[in-house]
Amino acid sequence: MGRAPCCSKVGLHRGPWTAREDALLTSYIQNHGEGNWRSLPKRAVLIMHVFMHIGLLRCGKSCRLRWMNYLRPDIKRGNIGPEEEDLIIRLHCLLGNRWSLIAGRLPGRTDNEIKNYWNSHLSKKLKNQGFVVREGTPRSKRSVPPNTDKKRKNNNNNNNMYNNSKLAKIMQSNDAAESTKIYAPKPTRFKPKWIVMEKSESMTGDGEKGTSEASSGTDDADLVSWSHVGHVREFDQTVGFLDATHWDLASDFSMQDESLERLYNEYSQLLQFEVDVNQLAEPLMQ
DNA sequence: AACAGTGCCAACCGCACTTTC
DNA sequence: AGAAAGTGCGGTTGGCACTGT
Repeated sequence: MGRAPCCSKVGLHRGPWTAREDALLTSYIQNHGEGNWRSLPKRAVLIMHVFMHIGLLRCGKSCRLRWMNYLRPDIKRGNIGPEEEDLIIRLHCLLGNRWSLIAGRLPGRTDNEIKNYWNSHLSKKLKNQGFVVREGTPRSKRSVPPNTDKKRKNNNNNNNMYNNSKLAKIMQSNDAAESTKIYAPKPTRFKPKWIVMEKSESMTGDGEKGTSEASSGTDDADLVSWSHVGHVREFDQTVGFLDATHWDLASDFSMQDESLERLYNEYSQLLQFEVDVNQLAEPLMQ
């Protein structure tokens, strides 16, 4: 299939995200949950335009990335500690550059963060300590496209970046890795609690804040439990954007999905589905 | 103070995989 | 079954901040 055109090709925004865009994306995801990244900007621009006269002119990919790497409320801020560092090294030895898998074993850390930390700190640190860290081949230097199923299917076998016996000692507990097939567990997929929360519960304003207690329900076993309200307040403090006025506006988004859906449909009809997002957003983006 | 070099990290790119129809 | 659409991932880049000269 052909690749979907990205931001630059359809006049969408690129580059650093503004606090306004963050707020839009956060509000939208709080009401709709993750997923449908492609349709998100289009829906968000319509809905937000009605309420706040601003729009989210980002491609779905960009939205997903921003959410996953920055806005997600379970993301742990701050420096990577020694224990985490040690874990990253061990996991990297096992898994290679499979950052998402590594991130899956480090709660609150993103693959991008770990990747950056590895490239900027750990690889140098290990080199300085005498470890031989085999670099991945830069894409531009590959004579053959990195094709094919082998690229990922053989990752477990080929991505062990260490050929140093010293490190092998450290990894002695994982010695079996060579002979034993490693079944890397899939990283726990984040699922915001508000998806399963009742409206009254989610917007009382007294919800528990930032805790990560696991739900006891079978279906919710993998949910990361934290307060939607608490998150918005944290977000408020973080970006300094949602003042009292915006807070009220944000509360508007607590309406049920059906209402939003109806509003979206009505607004789409008004626009006769000929939505020029640039035109919509033009007065809003200065 | 001004400039250059370096490091860090958010964001983008393009490919592969998965899901949907 | 296969094409299209959607999603996830790893590699890479660009810009900002910091440091040194």
